[in-house]
Amino acid sequence: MKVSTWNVNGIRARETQLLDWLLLERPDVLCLQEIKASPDQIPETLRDLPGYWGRWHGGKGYSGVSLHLRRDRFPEPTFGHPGFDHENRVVTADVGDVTFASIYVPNGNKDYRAKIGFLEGLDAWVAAAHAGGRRLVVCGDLNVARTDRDVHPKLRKPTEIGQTDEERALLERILARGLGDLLRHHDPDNDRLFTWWAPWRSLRERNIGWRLDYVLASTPVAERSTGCRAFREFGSSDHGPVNATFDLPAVTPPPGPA
DNA sequence: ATGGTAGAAACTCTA
Repeated sequence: MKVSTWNVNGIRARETQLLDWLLLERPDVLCLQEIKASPDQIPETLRDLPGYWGRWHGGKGYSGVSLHLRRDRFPEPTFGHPGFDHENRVVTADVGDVTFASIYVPNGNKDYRAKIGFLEGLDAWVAAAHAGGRRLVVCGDLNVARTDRDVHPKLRKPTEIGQTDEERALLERILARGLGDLLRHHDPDNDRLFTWWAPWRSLRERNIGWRLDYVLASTPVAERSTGCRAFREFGSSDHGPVNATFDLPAVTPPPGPA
C-alpha cells in the first residue's frame, strides 16, 4: 500500500502537476492540503478523480483538504469530519478498522491559540480512535517542526511559531498515543530532511527549509512500513509531497473467523 | 530588524 500526502498550495494552480503525480505514483491513498477551493471550484478533470473514491472539503480561496482512495483497492469508505475540524482542515475515511486522515493544522501566525486548540483536538481524537480499537494513518501539514533537527540550522529560532516548546510538546503527546513518525523513522540521522521551503532566495534549491509534513501511523501499521520519502524535486508548491509505503494489502478484509 | 514569493476572497490577506 502506498500513501501520498501533499500540501498543494492551491489546487487550481496545481491541476496538471497533480495529474502528473497520479500517473507517476498511482498512490492507493492521496491526501491533499491547502486546496484553497470549494468543491464547486475544483477543476473538472479533478472533480471525480478517475479511479478514486474522494471527498473535497474546502472553502473559497483559503485552507481546505481532500482525501482520495483507489476504487480498485478499497471498498467505498465512510468520509467524516471530526469535531475538531475548523476552517475545513480535516477529512477522514473509515475503511475496515483503519481510519485515514488528511489534516491541515493552522499555521498559527494569525491565531496561535486556535492552533494550540486544534492540536489538542487532534490529540483527543487520536486517543479516542485508539481506545475504540481503530488503526490510524494520519497525513498532512502539521505546521510544527518536531525538533531542532527538523529546521535548517540557519532558520532555527525557538520563539518562532512552528518551533516553540509548547507546540513540540503537544506533537510529542500526540505521537505518544501510539503513532509512528514514518519520515523520521526511515531517516533517523538526516538533519537536512525537509518538506517546506520559503518561496524566495532559492531556499528550496539550497534545501534550507523545515519539516512540516508528516505521515503518522498507529504502531501495528507503522511496523509494516517499508519506506517513506519526501520529494524536494517535484512540483511548484512551497511544500513537497511525501510518500509512505507499507507491506499491507490496500484492501482491509473485514474482521471474521480465520 | 527586515525582506523575499505565491495563491487566492483580490487595489489585501494568509502563509
